[in-house]
This record gives sequence, structure tokens and C-alpha cells, in this order.
Amino acid sequence: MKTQTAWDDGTKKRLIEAAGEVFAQSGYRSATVREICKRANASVSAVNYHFKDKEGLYSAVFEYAHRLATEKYPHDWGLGPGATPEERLRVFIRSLLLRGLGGGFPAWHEKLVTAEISDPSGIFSKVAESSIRPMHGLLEEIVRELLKKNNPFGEADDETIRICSMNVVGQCIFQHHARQLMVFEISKNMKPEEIVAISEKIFRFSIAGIRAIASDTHC
Amino acid sequence: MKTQTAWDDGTKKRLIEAAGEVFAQSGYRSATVREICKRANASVSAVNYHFKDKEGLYSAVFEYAHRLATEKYPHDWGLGPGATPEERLRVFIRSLLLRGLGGGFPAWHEKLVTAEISDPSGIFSKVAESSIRPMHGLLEEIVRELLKKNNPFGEADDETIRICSMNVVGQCIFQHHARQLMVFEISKNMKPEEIVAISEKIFRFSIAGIRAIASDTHC
DNA sequence: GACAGATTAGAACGCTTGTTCTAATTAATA
DNA sequence: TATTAATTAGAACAAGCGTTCTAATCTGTC
Repeated sequence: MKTQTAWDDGTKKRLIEAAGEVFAQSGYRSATVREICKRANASVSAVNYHFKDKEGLYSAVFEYAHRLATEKYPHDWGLGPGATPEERLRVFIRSLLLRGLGGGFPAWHEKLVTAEISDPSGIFSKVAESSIRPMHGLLEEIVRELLKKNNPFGEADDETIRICSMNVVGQCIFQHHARQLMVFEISKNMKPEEIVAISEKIFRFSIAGIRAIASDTHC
Repeated sequence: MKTQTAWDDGTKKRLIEAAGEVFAQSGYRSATVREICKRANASVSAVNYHFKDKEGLYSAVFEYAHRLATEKYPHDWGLGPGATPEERLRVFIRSLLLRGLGGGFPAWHEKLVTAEISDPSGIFSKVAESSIRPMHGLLEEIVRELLKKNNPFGEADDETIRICSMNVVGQCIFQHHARQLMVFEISKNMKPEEIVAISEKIFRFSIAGIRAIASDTHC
């Protein structure tokens, strides 16, 4: 009766992880179930049995990847409630980069996101709402605090907050894009120290940028 | 004998423009020749006759789009040779955004690039080298001057220059991504004033970021 | 060992893809 | 007008896709 044991070490997990790689590399439409099953050493009927659809498999992959990624690299990396917005931004950027640029299992989560961005499958909208939205909200909250802190008299409008947030995310996402383009094999993963070094540069870049924008708002 | 007249107003041009839209929206693999031909009011054999392949059509589209985009929005927007690097960066960012966010024909060029980034077709590497490389080189030259200008004693290494350049491009590219994700219909184009306003914010953000990075380099 | 349910293997089906092929049509020249 | 080449239309083809189906196998319980 303990059929759930299969989840941890059975074909179900193997399928999810193989699918994650393929989906991340090729996008939803271009990925084929046969390729996924071949990598997972499973039969094509297994995906139908466990997930009903290719679409069901994709949703499962996305949820699994998101759970793993945020467990390993949370947005608030052991930060106390009294942390300054600067610290929170630094940690946010570092986590986002570690999640996407590192090798191994949680690596293809961000690649999945970026693949979805330029070739929307439609499934994304339903599934990713729950994973993207709160992340986005957290970042905007950080940016709002930073803007207010650096210009207490001016009022930061939503448009300004949104653009600053997008600038931060854009810098991080583009790291995946560019490296995926340069290096053909996806498995070429970077050392954590390198990733942290990059995130530090992006952090300083962004902090200065936000402060500049803050002092631009007519007070 | 004047068979080249067909290029300007014949099915060849219609095919290219229809293909541009479809490729930009769906990526190379997901786009179908039948859909392209339907939009262009052409027969499926026309693509084979004029371009030999789906791949040939793609290459033609890319070259055409790149030519149109850089003609309409050059990287150096009527700037004299004595322009400051700050001015050149502002113009660079503005052109990049106008090229990608505006509606109409040159709009899908950048979308093509971003689609290619996350779902590389392999054709890209050959074709886009000539369009991406010089753009990238120009931006790195601007960044190098800015870094040196803001810290005459420190020497800016290549890694720093590259990351700053990537940050600038990442912010611009992400504007396409995010808006493509939010708004489903691709034809939802923005007004030029809005685009310029965004580019101005990104410029101030980036200038401040680069200056911060410059003063970080150990002198 | 025997039975029942869970799981897998692999062929089969219907559909869509890119490409090719032949006949029809158009355009230009003499 | 006759002839020749350029272009188009639309059916046809092989390959690949996601999915479904049935028989085989495994797994746990009596």
C-alpha cells in the first residue's frame, strides 16, 4: 500500500529530473517526451501514468524545481527581521544568481523561467503565478524602502519602483541568458565563489542605481 | 528579366515579414511554415522556392530585421565623434529599447534575439555573430571609457567591463521579456515617449552603477 | 504459491511537421 | 500569338510528435 515510496526514488522522480533538464534546455514545445523518457530510463507510458499529460509533467517539474530552489536558496537567507533593505537586496540578488547559475538539480529552475519567458506555453501563467508573484512582491518592497530611505521627502511612485525592480531582475536573468548562449553545454556550471563575486558586483551596481533614481524624484 | 522587382512588393517580402512575426512570437522550432504562409497569403512551396529551407527563411528574416532596425535606430544616433561616453551610453540604451519595444516592423528584431537566447536554434550563432558582436564591442568600449573616467588610477579589468556591459543589456532585454509575458498580444506596442522615459531611467540607473563599480576597483 | 492491484513495456494510432513533387498559372520576349 | 522561363497551388510523402492501448511484469498480502 505504500505506493508513495516510489516518489522519492522511483521513476516518478527520475522523470521529473530528466524532464527538468530537457524542458530547461529546449523549452516546453521543443522538448519531447521520448527524449525525457530515454534520459530517465522509463517508458513513454510512465509519463501518462504518473502525470497524465506532458502538461501535467511540466507543472510537476515546475513546482518541484521551485520548491527545491527556494528551500536551498531562500530569498531571505537567514536574515533577521531587523535587517536593512541594503542587506536584504544583497541577499536577494545572491540567491537569485545561485539558484540559476549553479549546477545540479536546482539549476534549471531559473532556466525554466527564462525559457518560459520567451516561448510562453500558457501553462506558465497558471503555475508560475504562485512562484513569481511573491518573489516580485518581496523585491518591490525592498526597492520601495530603499527609495524612501534615500529621498525621505519625495514620494516614490509605482512606476519607478517597478522599473528599478525590473532592472535588478534583468541583470540577474541576463547572466543565465548570456552564459547559456556562450557556452553550449548546459552542464558547464560555475563555482559558488565566482557566482557570489558576480552577485556582489550586481549588488553594488544596483544600489548605486536605485540611489540615483531616488534622488531624481522631484521633491 | 526584372525578377528583382518581386523582392520589394512580392511574396518574398510578405513571407519575410510574416515569418518575422511568427518567429519572434514562437521561436524557431515552434514556428510552422504553414502558419507563416497562411499569414503571408502564400503557398508552402514559396518558402522552398525563395529560401530553400525553413532555415534559409530564418536567416533571411534575421538579416532583414537587423538591417531595418539598425537603419532606423543606429547605435550612435547622430552623435558627433566628440561625444562624451555618457551621451553615447544614453543613446545606446535608447536605441536598444526603441528597437525592441516599439511596434511595427523593426519591433520583432530584438524579440527574435531574445527568443534565440533561450531556445538556441544553432543557426543563430552563424547569422547573429555579425549583428551582435559589433554592438557588444561598442558597448564595452563605452563602458571602458566610463570606468577609466571615474577612476583614472585604477585599471578596469575585462571581467568588470563585461559585467557592467551585461548589466546594461540585461536591463534593456528584460523590458521585452517582462512585457511579453504580461501582455499576451505581441502587437501591444508602446508610445515612443514612454519608451524614451524608461530608457532615461535605465540610463541614470546604469551611469550610477558604473560609477560605483569604478570607485570600487582597488587603486 | 495464489491472487489483486500497481506499474511498466512497447507497439499502434491519429495528427502535425518540413519538404518534395507535378501540374497549373503567370509574365516576359520575339 | 507562340514560346520560354519564372512562379504558384495544392496534393503527397516520410518522419516525428503526444497519446492510447493491451499484454506483461512487478509488488505486496492472504
